[in-house]
Amino acid sequence: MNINIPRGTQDILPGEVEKWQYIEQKAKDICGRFRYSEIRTPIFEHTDLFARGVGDTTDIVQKEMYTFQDRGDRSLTLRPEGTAPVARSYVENKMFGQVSQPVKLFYIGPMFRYERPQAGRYRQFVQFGIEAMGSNDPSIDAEVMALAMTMYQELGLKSIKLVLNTLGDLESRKAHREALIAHFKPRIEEFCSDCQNRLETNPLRILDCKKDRGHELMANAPSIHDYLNEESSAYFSAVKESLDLMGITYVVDPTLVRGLDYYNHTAFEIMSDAEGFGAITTLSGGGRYNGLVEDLGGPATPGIGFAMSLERLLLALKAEGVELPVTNKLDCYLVTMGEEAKSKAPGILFDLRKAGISAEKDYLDKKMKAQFKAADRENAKFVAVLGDDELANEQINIKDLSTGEQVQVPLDEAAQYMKDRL
RNA sequence: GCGGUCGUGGCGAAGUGGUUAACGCAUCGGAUUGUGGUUCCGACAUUCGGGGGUUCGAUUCCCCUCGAUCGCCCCA
Repeated sequence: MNINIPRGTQDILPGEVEKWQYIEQKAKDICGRFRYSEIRTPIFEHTDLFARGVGDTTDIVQKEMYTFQDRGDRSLTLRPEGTAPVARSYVENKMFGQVSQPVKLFYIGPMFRYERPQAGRYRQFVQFGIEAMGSNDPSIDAEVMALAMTMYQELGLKSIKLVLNTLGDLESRKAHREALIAHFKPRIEEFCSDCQNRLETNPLRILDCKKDRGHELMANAPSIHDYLNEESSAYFSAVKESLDLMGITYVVDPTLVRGLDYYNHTAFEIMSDAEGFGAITTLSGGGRYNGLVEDLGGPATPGIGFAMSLERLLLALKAEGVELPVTNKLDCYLVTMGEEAKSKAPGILFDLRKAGISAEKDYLDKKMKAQFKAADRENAKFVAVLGDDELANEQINIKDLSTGEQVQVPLDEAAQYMKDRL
């Protein structure tokens, strides 16, 4: 019997969870400003959705999916990414018929991939992502990247860079693909076994191979930029222009390839430069997927989006030493002395809480001194002391822990006294 | 799927083939019996991830296993 936490998953405990809440709130705030609305799709989908949407030849589908049969003998899969489900929902809910296009959506939630965990990689991880569907305007590509960069910048990250590329449209990709195959095929035996497989499945990825990076054929390999048709080229230029207008800096990397089949035209990643960051430097990735909605049975609909890992975001914040402004303030710790005061504590505490004050007391029958220590440890602004003397006069002592000042106020005015001074 | 490193109290962390397993933090109690953050004193691992082996004797050596962690592949 194994009842331990499964490999590659984590508990997020108090002390850490506040950071998550802060980040999630920031994401929602930014999405509000950029006019993206939240969508919540199921954690699992039919396996076919990912096989078709993400692509049969991708690593995700070939070896990383959490797939299971349910009692009705359906093959289901815990979602490995968010775009295919959103596209599915777009089709199923006929969002293509909505008055306001493009449809701009965001999501935050857990994704699942069966991989060996390492720094910045988990089997269950949380992605925040957006999708804009129904527009083929280059400015929305730029908007998506701008939103992602805004997220990092407003959280305080400095060492990040936007890496941009275009994969071209179908025609350009096809021409480039043929050129790549022609380029590598004669000497493919000199490459690693992965690359030999990639030659037929996805020759683009050979360019990305770290093992064969030094091979002489790499240096003069055909670049997508030489095979872009006029339309693709113009589109890429327009995207860059939009970014320039927004003052967003980027570097173009012709070898940047996305791992999923559905991408075309714009592809980008945001990476961390921070010292002490792990081997994985990609914070987020995204791109345009003009064929996806149609592949899933909807009308031809252009789309673009990105997703970021919150785990990697947290890692980057840590690597850069950024402290998020998270607080968990305790307004008042109620200290009691004696049995009678102790017996009155629940009512007084509840009254404080109803009055809008965060209040806590001892539940372990601690001595007064230990109660004060607890108040200190929890960083209480005030300590309210209730003993026999106060009880006799319907009073309570309010002590400000930072100044040491203490005043006695009528019991029924205690809440207001503290509220006025918080 | 493959490779490196590691696994000692709530946490961090020494340690050695030999019988009392350092120390620090945290916690609890006391000095200070109605007032905290400092200081001082005291308490806190029949046990060194689990199983097996070598040995008179293993936390220390060997094997297996589980787990963590980092890296490869690939990605978020």
